[in-house]
Amino acid sequence: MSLDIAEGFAEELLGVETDSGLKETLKRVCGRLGFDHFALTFETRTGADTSPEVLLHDYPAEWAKVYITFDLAGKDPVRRACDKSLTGFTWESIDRLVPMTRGDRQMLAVGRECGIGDGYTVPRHLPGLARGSCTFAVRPGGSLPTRWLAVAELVGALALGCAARTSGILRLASNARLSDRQRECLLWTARGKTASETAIILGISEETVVQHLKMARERYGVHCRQSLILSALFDGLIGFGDVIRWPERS
Amino acid sequence: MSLDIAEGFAEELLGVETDSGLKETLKRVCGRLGFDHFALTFETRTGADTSPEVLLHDYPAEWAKVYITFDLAGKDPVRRACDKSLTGFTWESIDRLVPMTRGDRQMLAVGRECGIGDGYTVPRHLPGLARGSCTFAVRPGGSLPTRWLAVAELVGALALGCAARTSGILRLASNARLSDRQRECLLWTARGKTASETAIILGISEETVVQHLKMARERYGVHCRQSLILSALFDGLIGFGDVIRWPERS
DNA sequence: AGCGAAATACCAAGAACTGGGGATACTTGA
DNA sequence: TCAAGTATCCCCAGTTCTTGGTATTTCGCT
Repeated sequence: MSLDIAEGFAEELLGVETDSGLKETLKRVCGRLGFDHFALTFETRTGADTSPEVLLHDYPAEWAKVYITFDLAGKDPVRRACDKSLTGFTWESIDRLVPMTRGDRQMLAVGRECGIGDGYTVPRHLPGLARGSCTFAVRPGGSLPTRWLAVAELVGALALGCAARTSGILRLASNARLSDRQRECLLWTARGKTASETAIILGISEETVVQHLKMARERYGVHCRQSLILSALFDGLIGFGDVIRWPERS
Repeated sequence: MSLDIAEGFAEELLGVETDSGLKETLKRVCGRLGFDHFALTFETRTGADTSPEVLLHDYPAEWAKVYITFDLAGKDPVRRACDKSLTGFTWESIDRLVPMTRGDRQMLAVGRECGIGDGYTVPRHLPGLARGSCTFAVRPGGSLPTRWLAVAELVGALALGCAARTSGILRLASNARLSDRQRECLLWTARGKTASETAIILGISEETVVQHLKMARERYGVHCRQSLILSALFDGLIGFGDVIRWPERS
């Protein structure tokens, strides 16, 4: 197995900061590696609304239409399997990751009728909120280029990283919406401290801490701490690394 | 740039199902690619309860000791940067991902004194807030083999996937830690509902909701709602998409 | 110099949460 | 069959939060 073929792609994707060309690059990978189609997605919700926020693909229009109109995202075994692996997997090996139901098999069969045969999907999770995937697929009857799955793995990883950068889905921490002091109070609150404990830590009075949290809640339009913290986490104002692994008050 | 050198590693790691040899493989990668050290970690839990971490490394004992005794994990800019990228990054480019403080630079300086110079870290997130990373580092004064960072990216990805498989870490992301009812109460609490509101939604008494949340806090060993919610989020018991942007009580 | 935003501090009432107790009924696995 | 766990309900004392105010100082900006 030679990885030479990934040379250009890797170099291109590792540094790229705009999404112009990402689609073309993925298209070229398909051709060079012996795949027929690709699809790159990000979705930020796990609940009912499953519409992806980022979506690049060159699937047959029919399949895309069927997938959307019948809301197959909620039934897609590939999507379920993404939660159970950190690396790419072929669709025919999905049942080693998640149990396959009859409906799952039927869905893949419909896909074949629409021009999508087997595929190799690289899953990727974002901190806490979202997941993405990059898939390379072949036509029905075609076989996956097993010699180059490692290349697909690498290209998929870099493409997802590139898409994450350009889409801003991993927002940089910005204090835009809260003042420093508010953010500080919020941070210690998120670490499980009470207002009085936070006051001691920051060397200010408890009432001031309460006031800062009050203002912060007002800015986000929420009424309780839990929503405030989740909003700030979502906005990247506080990071997961800032709040996990903190000893609680004893 | 040739990726040939990754040939054996990729083949080895893509299929491996046991963790025997993973450490040796990573060691060999270091030698072949021109790195001096590696470290592969998974962080799986938040809060007071100390759950197993996966940790494979060949760092100098002194650095490991310093890192642990001074609890540098909480201050490590590399860890913070992992939240802001889906692909690997060199330590010297961290400030493009997260702002670097004087303390951060000082920490890296201490690392250099303990035998760790520059490094390339591949971050990886698990469903929920758990995360892992695979780092390849060079001695102080040494320079990263930039020609082979793509190989490091691939090997890091495969090694993390391998470690995830063998450690069973992805199986943990389930409802294992909380009962269904507890999780349900927690979910509505995370959406900003009070106990009495949650009681109405679920059709049970407020005291029962309080009790469920009490038991949930007990399991996680935390004393307040915010920590409970973050813990559940970290474990993937509730997803960000499930709780964010949910209409609050009016 | 004046303005607005931020940070600081305080008060008070009521709602909500936390940490102790109990209790009953049902399911599940040893 | 018994023990453990789950789900449901209840009580209570004390603490913490939330919400509504007011007010002073500092700082940057125009």
